[in-house]
Amino acid sequence: MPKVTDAYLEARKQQVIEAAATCFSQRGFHQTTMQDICKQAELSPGAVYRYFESKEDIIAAMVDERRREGVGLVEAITSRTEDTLSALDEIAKAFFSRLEDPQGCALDIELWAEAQANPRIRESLRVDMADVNATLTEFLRRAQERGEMNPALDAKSISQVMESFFYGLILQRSVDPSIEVWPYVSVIKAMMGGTFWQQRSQEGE
Amino acid sequence: MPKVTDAYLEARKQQVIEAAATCFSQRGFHQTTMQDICKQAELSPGAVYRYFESKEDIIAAMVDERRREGVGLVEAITSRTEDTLSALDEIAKAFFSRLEDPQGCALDIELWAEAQANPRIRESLRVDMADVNATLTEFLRRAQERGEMNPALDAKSISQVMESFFYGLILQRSVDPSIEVWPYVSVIKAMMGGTFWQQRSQEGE
DNA sequence: CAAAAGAGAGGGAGCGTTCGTTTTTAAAAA
DNA sequence: TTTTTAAAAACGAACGCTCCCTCTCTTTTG
Repeated sequence: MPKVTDAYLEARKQQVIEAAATCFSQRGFHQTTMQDICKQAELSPGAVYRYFESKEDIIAAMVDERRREGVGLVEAITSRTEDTLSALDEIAKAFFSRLEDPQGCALDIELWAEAQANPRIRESLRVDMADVNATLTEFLRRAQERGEMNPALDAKSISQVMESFFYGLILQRSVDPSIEVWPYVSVIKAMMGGTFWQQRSQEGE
Repeated sequence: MPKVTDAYLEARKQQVIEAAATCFSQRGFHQTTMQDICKQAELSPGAVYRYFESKEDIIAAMVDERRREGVGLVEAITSRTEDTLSALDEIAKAFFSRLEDPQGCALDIELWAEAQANPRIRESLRVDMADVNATLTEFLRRAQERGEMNPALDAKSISQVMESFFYGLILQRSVDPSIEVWPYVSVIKAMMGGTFWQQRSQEGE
C-alpha cells in the first residue's frame, strides 16, 4: 500500500542516469566508481541498486537514452522539409549545435571506445548509426532522382562522408577545443555545393 | 659484468608494448589487467615491472610509439611530391591504408577516449594532431598561392575537414566493419575535385 | 661468481555489490 | 483530522573479490 508514484520512481532513475553521465564524461566509464555515481546522485548504494542491477546496466541505460534523443533528429527534418538545400542546412545546424554540449561530446567518444569491447553497447550504437544513415541516404537518393544532385555518387557513401564531417569535428575538438566551427562549416558547404549540385562551381563560400 | 645488450633490453620493452597493444585493442585500457599483459608478453609481473614503472607508463609508451609512427607520414609525402593532386592522392592512400589494421584503429579510438580524462595522453595526442594539421595546412596554403585551389577557403579548416574524412571512417567502420572504403573515397574525391580546383566541375568521379 | 634478469606468491587497497537496519511513505483505522 | 501500520524506499557498513604492484627467491648471464 505504501508505494510512491511511477513518476517518482522514474525521476529517481533519471537522477541516477544524469549523475552517471556527469561522472562518465569526466572520468570515463571504467574509472568512475559506484561511489562516484552515488555521491553525484546524492543517493546511497542501496538506493541506486534498487533501480539498476549493475554498473553495466547504468551504462546501457544511459546509452539508450542518448540514442533516443539523437535518432529522430534527421528523420524529423527530412520528413518535414521538402527543399533539399534548406533541409541539409537544417541538418547541419542541428548536428553542429550538439558541439555546444561538451559533456555530450565526451560521452559520445567514451561510447565509441566502449562499443569496441562491449557487444551490448556496440549493438545499440550500430542500430543508431544505421538508422541515421538510412534516413539520410534515402533523402539524398530522392534528391538525386529529382536531378538536384550528382547521381553518379553512391548516396549511402555521401551520407557516411557527411556523418564524418560531424564525427571528425567532435574528435578534433575534444583534443583541441579552440578549433572554430564556422570556418570548418564553410569548407563543408563549399565541398557540398560545388560537387553535388550541377551549377557553377564557384559560389563564394 | 652480467649485463645483457641494450638491444636485448629494448627488445623486451617492445615485447611488453606489443603485448599491451594487443590486449588494449581487445579489451580497452582499463579492462585489461597487468596479468593479461604479462600472459600475452609471456613475462612475469616482476619482469614487466623492470621495464615499466606502472600500467599508466605502459599506456603512455604505447601512445608515444604510435605517435612516432604516424607523424612523419604527411611530412614525407608533402616534402617529396611537388604535384598537388598526386600528393593529395598519396596522402589519401597512406591514410586509408591504415584502415587495413583493425587493431590500430581500435587503439586509436581507445586513445581518443583515454585522452579525455588523462592529461598526459591528451597532450601527446594534441601535439601529434597539431603537427599533422600544420604540415597539411602549409601544403594547402602553397597550393592556394599557386592558384591551384580556391583561396577563399581557410587552409587550416580544409586540413581539418580532410582529417575528418579519415577519423570519421575509422569510427564508422569500428561499429560496422562492412562499410566499403572505395565508394567513400570516390565521394571524397568528387568533393575535393569539384570545389578546390577551378576547372570543370564534372569529372565523372 | 657476482650482478642482472625473471619468476610468482602475496600484500594492501579499492572495487562492485549485498544485506540488515532505519526512515519514509500512503493507505487504513480511530 | 489524527493516529496507526506495514510495506516500500533508502541507508551505509562491510563482504568478497580482483587488481596493481612489491619483494624475496631463483635462474641466467658475461
